[in-house]
Amino acid sequence: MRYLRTFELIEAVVRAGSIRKAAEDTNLTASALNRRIQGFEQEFGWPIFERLPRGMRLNPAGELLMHHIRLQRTDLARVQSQVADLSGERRGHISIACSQALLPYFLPEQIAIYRAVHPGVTFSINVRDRAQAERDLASYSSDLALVFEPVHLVEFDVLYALPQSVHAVYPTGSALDDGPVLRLRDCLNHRLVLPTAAYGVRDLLEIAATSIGRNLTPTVETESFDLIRHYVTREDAVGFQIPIGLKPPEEAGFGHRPLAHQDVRPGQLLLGQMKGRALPVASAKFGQQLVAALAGLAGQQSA
Amino acid sequence: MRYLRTFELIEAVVRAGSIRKAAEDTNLTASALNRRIQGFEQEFGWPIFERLPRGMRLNPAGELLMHHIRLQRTDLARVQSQVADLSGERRGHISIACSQALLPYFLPEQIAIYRAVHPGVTFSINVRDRAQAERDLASYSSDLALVFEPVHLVEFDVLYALPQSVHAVYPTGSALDDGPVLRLRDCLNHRLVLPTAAYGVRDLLEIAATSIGRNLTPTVETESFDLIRHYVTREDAVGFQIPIGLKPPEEAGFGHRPLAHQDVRPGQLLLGQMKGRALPVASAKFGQQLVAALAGLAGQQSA
DNA sequence: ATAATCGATGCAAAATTTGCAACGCTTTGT
DNA sequence: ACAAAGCGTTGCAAATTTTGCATCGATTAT
Repeated sequence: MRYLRTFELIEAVVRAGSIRKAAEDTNLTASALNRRIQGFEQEFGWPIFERLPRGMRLNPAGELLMHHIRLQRTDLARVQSQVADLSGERRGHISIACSQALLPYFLPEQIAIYRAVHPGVTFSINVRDRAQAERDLASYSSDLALVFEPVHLVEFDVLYALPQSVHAVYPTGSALDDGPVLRLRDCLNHRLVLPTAAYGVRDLLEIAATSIGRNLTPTVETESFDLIRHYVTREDAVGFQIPIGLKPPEEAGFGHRPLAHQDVRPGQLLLGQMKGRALPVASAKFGQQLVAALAGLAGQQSA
Repeated sequence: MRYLRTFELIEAVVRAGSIRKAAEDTNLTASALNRRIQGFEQEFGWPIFERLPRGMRLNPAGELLMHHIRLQRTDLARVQSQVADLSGERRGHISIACSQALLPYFLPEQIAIYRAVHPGVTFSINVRDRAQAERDLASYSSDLALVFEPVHLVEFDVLYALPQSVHAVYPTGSALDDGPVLRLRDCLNHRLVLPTAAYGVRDLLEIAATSIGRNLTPTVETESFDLIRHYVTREDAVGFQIPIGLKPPEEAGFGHRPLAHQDVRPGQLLLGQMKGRALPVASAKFGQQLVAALAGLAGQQSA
């Protein structure tokens, strides 16, 4: 888009941090780029960059403008996607920010289902912790977010909320598999493999532990839910996950069951989008599919 | 804004209906304008105009694009207004779509109050019936709408709702001034001066009349609330208004009082904006002021 | 039939954008 | 203390893009 060139150049300067570096990235001369920035600032009415000895940084006005630029870009993409839709060609690109738990089973299946009907659509799957996922939405770099226990929820439009109990994960045949329900205090007598504080599961566990006067002292702390799953079978430890990322115990190769709700309150897996934003056709339809799929899971859980 | 030129030209063609007429309006040659349109369509990926023998008309893709253009324009204005705000200069322009009843007292007072603090801000007051006011919001040609009993309420974000009883308006000393409450059936025995069907007051009266098995047969039907007020004193007729557009009877030069609520249900005067839209700073602040003022009126009514 | 109006196009003139070289300034490294 | 390197900025000529003019082909109105 030729008329968006100035915006592209501004973004390049923001990314590069200086006109000269941005000039290389954009195959322009520093002087030409400089004059476009100056020209824009004059038209806009205010400077949008601070001139520092080491380069350029956005000033507050520039930050506001960047929001506008991002909105304008994604809204144009939305229009083009809608136009493509009414021309009969369902094309487009869907970007999702999601928690790790969705990666092994849920999202691959959903994407396959969608692409079977609309092969022209491509996907970006960005693995983000819950705070990052919300930032992704706000900066328009993801269309949808599927996260467990989001933090802020400002500028977050909830499309669907699925309750998820925290499950303990342990080796097959562990003593934790016995008894009518699994209590948190029993888990705490084992070696603990926990996700870091950025994750909702850890949050729920910390709250639960504090309320029974215990501390969480993990043997292994990791950002990888995959590592948690695999480690527990090596050293007879106990890890924690949400069930959407787990096969049934009989297929999984290790045991898992929900923690008693009176000990650890179930969290919510939320599907959401940027508040007030009109999504491109493809993303909106995929969002609807996800809502239906999550509602299906909710039905299974209660049954 | 230089980079918005293409959009301006597209809008000019839409308005003029042909490239040649639009070329005159924009001080360009038909050929230059033609090529800019063609160039844009090529970049955009699809034609946005239908070429008719008599000129150009937007096709569906073009309609979608026009929405984007309008959004983009008003969002840029919002950013500039916010930037002006953080530079200390409170400037800007506020456009309001409103019912006639707000014109005589309420809006002039509110505007005067606002401009006493922010003299740099200018206003557009567009008198619209309730359907038109909502269209104004949707097309971004008004920032705020203040309307009695809006029709659709899709894409309408309610900022405040003030209940307003329908008042009957009659000459001083009329028999309607007697009795503890004013019943609709008493009014219907007089000559009626009614607003047209486009207005909420008429709507409420029609519903009320039907439910007591009567018909409304107006002597005078008009779009002007001003005419209603003045006519009733000439021919001992009865008109209907909402109180926000009326002075107290002792100052007004004619009588008025609310109709009994069991006869005519009170309507709502709604202050609203386009759903999901971020308003320019000036409009947002004025909106807040209106909310406070309306809340003050609500306090008086209940007192 | 004829005139009028529409959008489209080839080509040269006008306007804008770009690249090159150089300047003044601050920070960094020796 | 000094040189080197990095930064944004500016004058001027070359390159690119945009515009105006004349004209074509097609359709509608008189």
